Amino acid sequence: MSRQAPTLEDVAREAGVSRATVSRVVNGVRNVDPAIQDLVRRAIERTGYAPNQAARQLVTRRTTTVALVVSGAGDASDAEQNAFATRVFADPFFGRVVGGVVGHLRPRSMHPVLMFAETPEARREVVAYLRQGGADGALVVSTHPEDPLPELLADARLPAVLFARPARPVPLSHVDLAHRDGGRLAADHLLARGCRRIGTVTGPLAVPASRERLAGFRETLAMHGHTGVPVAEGGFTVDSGMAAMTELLAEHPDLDGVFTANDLMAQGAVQILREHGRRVPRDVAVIGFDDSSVAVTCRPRLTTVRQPVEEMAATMARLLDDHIRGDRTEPASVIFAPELVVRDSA
Amino acid sequence: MSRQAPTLEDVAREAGVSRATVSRVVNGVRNVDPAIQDLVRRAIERTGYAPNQAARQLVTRRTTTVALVVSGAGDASDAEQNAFATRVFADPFFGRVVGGVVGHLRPRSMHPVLMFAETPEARREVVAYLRQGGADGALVVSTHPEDPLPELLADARLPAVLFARPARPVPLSHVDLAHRDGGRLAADHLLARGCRRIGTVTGPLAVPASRERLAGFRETLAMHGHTGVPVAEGGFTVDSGMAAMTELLAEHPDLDGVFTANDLMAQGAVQILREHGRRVPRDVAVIGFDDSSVAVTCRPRLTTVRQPVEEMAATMARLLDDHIRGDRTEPASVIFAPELVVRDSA
DNA sequence: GGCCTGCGGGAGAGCGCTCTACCACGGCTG
DNA sequence: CAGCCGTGGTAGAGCGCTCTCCCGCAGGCC
Repeated sequence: MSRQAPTLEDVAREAGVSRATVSRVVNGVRNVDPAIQDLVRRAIERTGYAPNQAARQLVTRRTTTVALVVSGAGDASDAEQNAFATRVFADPFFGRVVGGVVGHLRPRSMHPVLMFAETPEARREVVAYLRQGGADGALVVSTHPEDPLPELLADARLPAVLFARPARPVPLSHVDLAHRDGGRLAADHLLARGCRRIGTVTGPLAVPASRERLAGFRETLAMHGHTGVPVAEGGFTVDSGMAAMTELLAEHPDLDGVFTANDLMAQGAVQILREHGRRVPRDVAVIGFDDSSVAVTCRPRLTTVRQPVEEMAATMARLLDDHIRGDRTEPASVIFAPELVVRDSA
Repeated sequence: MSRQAPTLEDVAREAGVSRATVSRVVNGVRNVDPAIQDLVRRAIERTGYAPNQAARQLVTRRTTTVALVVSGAGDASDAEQNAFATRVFADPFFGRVVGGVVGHLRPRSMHPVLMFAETPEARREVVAYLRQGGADGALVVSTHPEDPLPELLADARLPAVLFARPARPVPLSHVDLAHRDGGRLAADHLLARGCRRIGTVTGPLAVPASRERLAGFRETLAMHGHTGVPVAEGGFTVDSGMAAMTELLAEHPDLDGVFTANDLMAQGAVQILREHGRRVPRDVAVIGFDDSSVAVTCRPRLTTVRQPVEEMAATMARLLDDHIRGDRTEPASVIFAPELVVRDSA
């Protein structure tokens, strides 16, 4: 920066008032004579004044940012860490999270700082960053159920909110979906369509959400006399969906309905089914989960169980806000309802 | 925060030295007696000291963050702005940008704060944020050639680096790809494969990159006697790729090779070709652009022109670093070479 | 022995803001 | 008319750090 930036002091001198008065009109606090307000505003205009965030933060002990951290449980090298970021955002799910978070933050002039915590080192850094006051709190999206970050955050008594209930209980607020209901919705739809030989591709079974979706799905099928449902475990990626579908098809070639635990795997499953000469949905009905962007761009467009990710993310941001401001001291848990979206694949 | 966080002062008292000495060992500056260093480090350990970023920023006039802004040229409402974020990240391209940027920033303990500038209001906010010292500079990825943000940034003399050359020249550094060479690569490959009736789906022709890819493509075909190449304009999305391919196919049903200006559109094109009974690559060869994650997950896997997005993004971050530190004062322009990646679609 | 040099450490002045006193003043009440 | 507010402004003390001076001291040189 060449010319020194103007300070409150400069504006005050220019307007012929005190520093405190300028501060008041900038922050819109207490009564200030409208005429003087105008005077000050004009002086700000003339000087091109921009309040110094660091100085403000120093005294208010509040930043204008929250950390948005995507964390795993790994022990990856730096190179892998780098790939982690790329991989994470290859799933449209995270884009929706970002959208929802920004939707809440922007109107409040707050901003997310993006952090990835796939290594122990990176996790320490996240905690350090928050402790140093780099951000007021953390929004955490774990990609792994054994992620140690939530506990670290809780131990350090840092404001944090999680996306999805952690595998081990942690005294932090979180938002989540009624996954079990989602599984039920999928089963109901497949049954209503007349499917009789139904299988499922689950997410990683270490993830609570995967288990719940499966449980709800099985439960409903069982109520209609379907037991021993074929199951293959996937990893929430297109590739893993293909592998799981291949496996399923090998053992149960007569399948006429499949529920996959997310849309990416549904996409993979459809591809495999096609390669094996099955028409979707005519021969085999496929139902996904999430209602992500791929659900509408792939062919056939996916029938899927919608997860209102944007709203969930926005709620996460709101909860964090509450914690930061001290409006909420006890951990809260907000559960959203899934919704069936019928398109072409089932 | 319940207990007051320990300050430099506290550590100094605990270690029996002065504030300055503690500051020196924390920042690893100047010579400090190893014995005293140890003393101080132990005191830090005991007190659980974490340096206050705001205070440091106030005096050093440097933050540990840069803004990573995705900007458009629109005049969208807030709701649309929200969707903008979601939409942007639906393209795997941005995930790669984030990955590359973080790859450079993380080892330097810096972090990107994510900003979206799709409205005039949002653009003003980005500029204000930087002027207030919220971040040291900006990495800008425009989704639109007429994006006014770069000029705003340049006018305010804020450090900024762009991804891709702007439509109108702006005195800012940028990274870019030799798009024309990319177009040539695609044409060469299609010709070598024996394609004779070749068409192309371009990106938005207002975007310089789209025009250059087209130019390189046409140029090479012309050199081999192919003129009057069928062209349909797309918008870099799957849907637009479908629409463009439909159009192309209607007028030129005998096409045996297609170059699409990104992988998303290639995916759409393949879908349409299939629906019209064409086998890919047997009947029609399709070649994409970017080498994004969809290139390997869709079927057939895409032959594509690789854009080293991660490296480009990392370089962008490095350039910004240079500008911020004052190591570089003149705008630089770093151009990367595209590379052909042959898979199954052509 | 006097002087210079270099090293290691301390003192203290800010950085630019917020916010809690505190004060001046005019109009009302008793 | 003394006293009491409410209103609208000022003064100034920090917030926690960095960094420039400055000083004491040991060692080398003449």
